[in-house]
Amino acid sequence: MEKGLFPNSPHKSEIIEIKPLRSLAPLIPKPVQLSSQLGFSPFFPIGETRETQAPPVLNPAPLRSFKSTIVEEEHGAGGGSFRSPFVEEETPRGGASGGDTSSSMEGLDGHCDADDNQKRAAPDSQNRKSSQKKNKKTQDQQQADSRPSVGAGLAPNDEGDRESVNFVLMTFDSLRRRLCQLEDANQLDSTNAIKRADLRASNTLMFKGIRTNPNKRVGVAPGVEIGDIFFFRIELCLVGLHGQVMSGIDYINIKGEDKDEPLALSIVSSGIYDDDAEDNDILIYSGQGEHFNKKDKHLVDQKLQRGNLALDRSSQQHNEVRVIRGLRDVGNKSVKIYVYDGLYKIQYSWIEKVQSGGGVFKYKFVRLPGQPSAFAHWKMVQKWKEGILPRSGLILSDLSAGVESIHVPVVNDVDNEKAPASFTYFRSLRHSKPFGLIRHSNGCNCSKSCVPGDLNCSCIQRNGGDFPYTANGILVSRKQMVYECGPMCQCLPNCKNRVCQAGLKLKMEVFKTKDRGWGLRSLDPIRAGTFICEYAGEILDRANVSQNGKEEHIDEYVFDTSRIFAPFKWNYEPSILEEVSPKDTSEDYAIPSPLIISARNVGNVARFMNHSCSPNVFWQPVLYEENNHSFLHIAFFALRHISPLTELTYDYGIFRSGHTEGSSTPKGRKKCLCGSSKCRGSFY
DNA sequence: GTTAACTCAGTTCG
DNA sequence: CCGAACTGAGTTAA
Repeated sequence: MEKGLFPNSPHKSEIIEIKPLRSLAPLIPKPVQLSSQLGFSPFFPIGETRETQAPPVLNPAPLRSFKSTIVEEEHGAGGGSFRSPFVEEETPRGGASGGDTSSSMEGLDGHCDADDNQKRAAPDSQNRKSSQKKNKKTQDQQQADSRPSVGAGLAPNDEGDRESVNFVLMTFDSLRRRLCQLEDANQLDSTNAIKRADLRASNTLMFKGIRTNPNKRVGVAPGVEIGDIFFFRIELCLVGLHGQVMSGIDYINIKGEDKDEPLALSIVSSGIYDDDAEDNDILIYSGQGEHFNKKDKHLVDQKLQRGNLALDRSSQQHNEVRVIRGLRDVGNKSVKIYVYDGLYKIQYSWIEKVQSGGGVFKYKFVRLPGQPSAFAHWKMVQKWKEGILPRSGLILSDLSAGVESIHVPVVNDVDNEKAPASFTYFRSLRHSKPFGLIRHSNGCNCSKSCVPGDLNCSCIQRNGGDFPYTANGILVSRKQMVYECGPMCQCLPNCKNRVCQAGLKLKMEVFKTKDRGWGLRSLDPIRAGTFICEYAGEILDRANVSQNGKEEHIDEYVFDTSRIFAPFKWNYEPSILEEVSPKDTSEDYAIPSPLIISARNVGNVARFMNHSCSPNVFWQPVLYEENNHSFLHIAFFALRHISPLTELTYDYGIFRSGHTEGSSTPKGRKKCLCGSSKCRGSFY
């Protein structure tokens, strides 16, 4: 919509009609056939077979665990062409880029040794052991553990693509957030207590086969893009980027002349071993096994085994190794983030003697040229934040002029435009007249801060008993309406149920895009479900709007809840883990009466967010009370993890109007430049 | 069966 | 109120 353009900009006349807007593609593909996959009951008694409902799997899918992927390779016709026709049938990828998978295992993979893999694959004993382990395990997990590896039939995507990766990550995090929500509320009894929601969620997903790139492979993991960020090690496993839950080195065994040799596939550098390097394209990585012998008080020598051996072989073979950089953001050091930095090769290795006697393996990784920068970008942004490096193209240090608690810079690296058209910065909604539902409620009576699980809190009651946010302020699920505590509540302003009222928390900047006017992006990494901002502005009266119908077309800064928005799923499919799923999982918003906001004259950063048919931000209605009225707000949340400097976009939806169908070109329609494969071509 | 592995979340301590 | 240091629960693979 080019919201940031000057109203009189010549670009504004760029109204090009393309195709009918009816061809709305759902945002979330169907990379796995959930409905059919979940057709069987997940709650079978242990030991009972359930082949009756399972498809005739010739090439059994891994049920859980990363080791099972090796089993697949064993069946995979020598590794080179892991492409069972069955799997192909069972896992349509929504007609997306699917394409040819023949290059999935290039080069060295072809030498993969089936026998060796078989030796290491002992799923049954493993499972038995696991299920004996502890009674703390949930029913679901026990079933997963005891489940035989053949014939259960959830085929994962053997070859990932972008949609599958997004789907897997979205499903994972949605389930994880839900488990966190339950944990916060202590709604599970002690035997079912969730200590590690991330592991618990991933267990379920592995069990259901909701993952991509399950085969270990050299080189790229299809669908994972350089610069992608992750917040849990287990996420790397789910998308096939790095198959080790804890270990930093992932490898496979390759059949050699005499014996099998390991070969490194991917590494995670967490920086704790002091693997720093001046050049961002170089990484000095330390081998594993460094530890301090407390008895003798010296560092123990590392051994040339396991990951170290694999890295050693890779330094001779010079094969591609995926590198994931673990780092802590300068702004929020408590959060660890993993950045996929693309492919590297090991140039050489050596042994370094530490002063107290320990020998440490060192490997020099060099980044392959021609890849988009990821880690280097990070370093740059961090330096901007710390003030070490001046921000180029800065034209205004704070767009909000002090209204927000953090500065909102305006930058232009593209052309000479000095600033967006002037407007009044306002943090929230301005009402032209009293608006909203009158309630004679005084809000909740909680003393300090509302506590998840406290069903006496009237605000929690209105949310259906669930606290809408996790302890760190992340939205758990999309829902009809989020009810926040407000000024009328007795709880303190720092109550965890007041996420959308505190203004901006992320370091954002308004920037000039190449071809879409001004846009909005963040310097901070954003995890899925993070509150970004609300849509601030002046509330318009619907009657007024229809009177001045022409006005509405001209006003690019209108947010209208009565538009038609492409439905999409953000919450996980409840049947994935029925026992923890809330009753109402509807993502259809329940908006009492249409809300129309104009940010033309008055607004906040939200007015600069551009449209995309494949957005990374969505909106959610939020209600809270002020001055004895309930006021509806439009809050934006991150749809997925968003890397720094990525433009923030949401789906503008379609203007609801009788005369817009057919061949006539409605006024105000614009050519969409979102660049998504799902692009609808145009928007209002 | 045991243990290593560049985890994660929560608590304590300076 | 931080960051560091520590602890416990947790997983897979070897």
